[in-house]
Amino acid sequence: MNIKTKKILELLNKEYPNVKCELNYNTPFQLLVATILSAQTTDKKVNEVTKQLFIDYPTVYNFSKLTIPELEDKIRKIGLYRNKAKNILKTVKMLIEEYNGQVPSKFDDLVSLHGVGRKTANVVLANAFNVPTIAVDTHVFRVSNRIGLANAKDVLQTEKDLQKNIPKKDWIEAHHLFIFHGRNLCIARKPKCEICPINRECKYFNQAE
DNA sequence: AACTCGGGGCA
DNA sequence: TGCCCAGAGTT
Repeated sequence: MNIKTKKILELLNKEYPNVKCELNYNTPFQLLVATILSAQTTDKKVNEVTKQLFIDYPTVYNFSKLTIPELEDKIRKIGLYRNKAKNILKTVKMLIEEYNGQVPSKFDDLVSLHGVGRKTANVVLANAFNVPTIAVDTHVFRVSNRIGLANAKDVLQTEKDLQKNIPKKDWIEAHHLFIFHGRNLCIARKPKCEICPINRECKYFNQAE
């Protein structure tokens, strides 16, 4: 790890201490469902929906008793609810029929599930199974490419750049640091560069000067 | 690569 | 009112 990368992670860690996944879950299955639900919405809204949902339907077998319209009704207010309800119940069926009711801990198995792409699979691997990954969502993509830790136009290449530039033991933490930073300061439209703790290290800030 | 899904929070 | 949000599937 070069000195710049180390400095960036240190400063972000100081700015956002004890970062972790903010989705509401108690089991790998609940994390999987919450992460599928989190596409194109906020974790806050997902938590509002899952709070009661995971009390009434805590396990994959409880979910298997839900009909699509019933689940749609319970997650309606987060948006994109038709696709999400359909995908979640398809995935529930697959988990029971092909994975003995367990959430698989291999990337290839996870992405074969309905509604699960690279980002969701990596979030589950990192947070439920403690497997080192960097889940590249819109925040991680924007932040890491602005800083200069990645130099890519697509998610997959950004993932590779970050894996090359950041030591494996820091992957999960780096993911959460970039998420927090992307929501708080390094926002999409008008990033607050003037009060950013890593602006001295940032390619985007220094180019804009 | 472009298009679609989408209700709710916020300015 | 209009813009935006921890993406994924389809064409």
